Amino acid sequence: MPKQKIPVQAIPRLSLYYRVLLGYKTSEFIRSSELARLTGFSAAVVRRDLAYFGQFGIPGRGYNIAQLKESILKILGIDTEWKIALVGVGNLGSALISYKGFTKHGFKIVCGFDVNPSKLNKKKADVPIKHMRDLAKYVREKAIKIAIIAVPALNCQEAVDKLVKAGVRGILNFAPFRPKAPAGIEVLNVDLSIELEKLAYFLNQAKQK
Amino acid sequence: MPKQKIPVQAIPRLSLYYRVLLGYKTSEFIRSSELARLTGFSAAVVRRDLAYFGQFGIPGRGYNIAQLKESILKILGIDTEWKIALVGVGNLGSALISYKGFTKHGFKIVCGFDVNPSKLNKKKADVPIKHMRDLAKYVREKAIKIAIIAVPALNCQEAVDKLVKAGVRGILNFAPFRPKAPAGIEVLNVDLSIELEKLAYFLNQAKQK
DNA sequence: TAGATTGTTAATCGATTAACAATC
DNA sequence: TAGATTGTTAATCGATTAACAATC
Repeated sequence: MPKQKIPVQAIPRLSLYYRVLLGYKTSEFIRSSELARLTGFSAAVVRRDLAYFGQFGIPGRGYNIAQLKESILKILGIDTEWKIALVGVGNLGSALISYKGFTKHGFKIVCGFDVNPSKLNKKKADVPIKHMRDLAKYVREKAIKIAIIAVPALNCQEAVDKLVKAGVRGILNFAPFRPKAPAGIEVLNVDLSIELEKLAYFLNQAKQK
Repeated sequence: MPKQKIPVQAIPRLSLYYRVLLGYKTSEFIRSSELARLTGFSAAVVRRDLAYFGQFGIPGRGYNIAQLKESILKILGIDTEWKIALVGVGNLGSALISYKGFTKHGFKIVCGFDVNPSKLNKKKADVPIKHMRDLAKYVREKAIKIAIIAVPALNCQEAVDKLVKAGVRGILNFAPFRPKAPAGIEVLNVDLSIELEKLAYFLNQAKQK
């Protein structure tokens, strides 16, 4: 198997194909051109992306919807539920705990961590909130591999260090700070100020024309 | 001026350079290698990015920090305050209203919009909440150009349509849906489930080795 | 001037696109 | 079989990297 290298951009596209497929209950097959139309990518990209992972299609027909759904589910690794630890139960953290969208995609925030005494030992949307000092034990015991960080920039690196030490391998970071992490740990940064600055740049350019 | 094309990836990098520069009060000059070290990019990328916009550096010395800060500020268009309309004042929307980080970067949510009667005509963190039917008038009057969408997927396209009609040109969309928008309107999607699915894929791959 | 670092050019790398042979 | 669409190859496009002449 000469397994070629898969461009990282293909992965979120797979997620979007999957989302489209979820909307199909009835019809048997879907063509790459249809998936392309509904996601905004080109049909060639769709076929290329799927071909990285196997031969899912039937020439002349398209892709069996149920089968493709199942395949993408497995490729993305969302065929089982992922337990998530949330670090930082402030405004954003609280909103994320209550967010229903995660559950639908097989992700479950099982515990929040904070240091603010007013938040501790309560439950938010049925999720327990514990002190940061209990993080290592809890995360290790429950074998949690994914975490979300929603703390201020200053506390971000510390949170990453603790999580990694406790066995977390993937981190979704909302703090406006780029933490360092050892090789083999995936950190995805969602940086709201930077997104807004992209918009500002774009509008600024448009204005100058 | 043969103004070459600027890769979009350069823009968020500029934001990060700017963030690093904010940390410098004292020293006069900073080298590309230093900016590179602190942001994790290569020195060549740093120089390339800056060179797209002008000759900011002095060979043998580096970049004047105060000057470079000022220049990036203008390039990104964050030298003035941007007013932002927020559509959807649920959990996430409320968290965004209270988020201090935006103000620090020159962005200000000036009004929230919702249809839920229990939220209307109140203030959250000093921001008024109005009914969606008042959006067009308000946005047009205040000449708001940027909006944040934090509504369910089903209401996303409608929100985009209304915003664009009212004169909004840049949209940060948190709904798990890719809305269509006319050319010339910039829509940035922050899709939390997709980010988590990227992590799931990554961990799934790592496991298989 | 000697030393250092920028700005830019050419080479490399990687992803997307276009085209079409293979296949149902 | 004829028609349709996949999977894959080659060509194109775009961004990054490496190297170095220009310049303070």
